[in-house]
Amino acid sequence: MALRFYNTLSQQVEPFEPQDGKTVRMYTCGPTVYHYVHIGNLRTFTFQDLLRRWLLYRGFELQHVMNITDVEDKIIRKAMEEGKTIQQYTSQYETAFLEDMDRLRMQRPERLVRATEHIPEMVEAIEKLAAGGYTYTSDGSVYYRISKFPDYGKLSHIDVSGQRAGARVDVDEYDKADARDFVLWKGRRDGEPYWDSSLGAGRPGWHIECSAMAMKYLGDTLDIHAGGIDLTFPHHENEIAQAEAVSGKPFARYWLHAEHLMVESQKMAKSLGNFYTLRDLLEGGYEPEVIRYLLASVPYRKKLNFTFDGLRAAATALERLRNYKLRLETGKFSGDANSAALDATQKARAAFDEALDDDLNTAEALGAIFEFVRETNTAMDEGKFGAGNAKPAQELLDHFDSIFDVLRPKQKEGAICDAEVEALIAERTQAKKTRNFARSDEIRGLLAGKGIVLEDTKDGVRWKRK
RNA sequence: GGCGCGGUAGCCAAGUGGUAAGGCAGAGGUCUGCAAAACCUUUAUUCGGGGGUUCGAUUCCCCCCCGCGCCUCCA
Repeated sequence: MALRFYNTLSQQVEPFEPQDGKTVRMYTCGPTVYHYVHIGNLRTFTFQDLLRRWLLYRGFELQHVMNITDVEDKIIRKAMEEGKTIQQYTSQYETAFLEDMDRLRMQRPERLVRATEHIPEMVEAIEKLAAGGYTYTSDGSVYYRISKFPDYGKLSHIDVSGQRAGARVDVDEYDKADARDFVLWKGRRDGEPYWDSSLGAGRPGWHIECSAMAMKYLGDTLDIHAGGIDLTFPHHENEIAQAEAVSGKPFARYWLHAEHLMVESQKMAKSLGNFYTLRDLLEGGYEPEVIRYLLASVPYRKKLNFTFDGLRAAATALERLRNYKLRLETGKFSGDANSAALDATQKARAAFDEALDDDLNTAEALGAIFEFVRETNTAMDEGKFGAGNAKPAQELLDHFDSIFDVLRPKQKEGAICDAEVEALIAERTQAKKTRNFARSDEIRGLLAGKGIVLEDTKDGVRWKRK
């Protein structure tokens, strides 16, 4: 079956095809840069990265835009507390975010766009909404009048008619005519950053940035809009209300939402002391690739229960795959391709692709890979894996890694170089020939101290960095 | 209360109207100077509970129990 995704809009799995059949226009909600992103954020971004890669593998061209929210209540408050401008305050976290992306091997979207660099676009969108009668002004702020947009609620499947005006406390501290309404433009307040505009001095509301930037770079109708599940309402619902009121066209064809990550079965929260950033985990000695593997291994629509046991299990599982890769690269295989091993490889490849086509079922895709690894390992043990089997196997592994991107660990700084390792291995081999096991073990220990693991195999010594 | 997601072996987790992938952990074994790596066997007569439909349900329907999320700015 062809590529398909679960669409929040229809609440069904639907075949996917970009509107022009060729280029996927995708917008994903990026971070609000008021702190380091946490592993829950990274789970969502990992999903977006897998999505990117799979779309590219499937032959589509990709125009992927990710926003960076760099003006927002919390940012303003924090920046003011620290006596910084919001740019000074956010730039450190934006840089940190990009570093985190790199460490987790996330590809950069075609465009990363900052909210503060698109104020005119947002003002223009709000003006259009105003012209259409979708807005009202109260106390210097501009609001979206939800009652003007009959489709409101179609994404989150929430019936807003039951929510009465004024039923809830106005946490925004701005006056609204209806509790359901949301702010498009916040009037200037003392001490806060603001922009002068035809709407008056002020700053944009959160939701308008995504609608305005998405439409600017991707057109009125996106193919895919993705983000965390908690953004479904109200953020994405509001984006739809804004964009569709402006353009009169559907805003996005497919809405994909990643489920949350839990920590030890609990919601991650600073108050629970289970709030982790990537930095926290790296300081704990966990490899970024292991973290990526763990985040990628649970299908995106399922809650991911993050535990340190799980992280250790991921490390072991990943090591198994890397051992296999090493065996494939260093093993001496001879003879023609064994047909059973070839079948196993082809079968795994088909199963892997089919699993990812099926709404990015990464768990099933991994299952196919591990099965392939076991079957071909057995074949190697039994001498039923010929030289002709190595290439297809290698290609499958490369294919896997072009999506998961976890097999090649980053070389550590100051590590012993290959030549030195090889020289010591040669000496050890000599020592073994003369049955000088004391020296042989000494060299093994020496290398182990430098993070090098030796394995004696029938084809010679195999070594790896750990 | 409304909307949504989920409850599958010790843990993580896939899955289908026809009788349970895969990973981790555990136990035993093969191999081995040692150490690894790898492989084999073993670990769910059963898929939260109870009804129903069916020749047959973990998979469809109904009810119940439990966990979690959203319901105004949290990925």
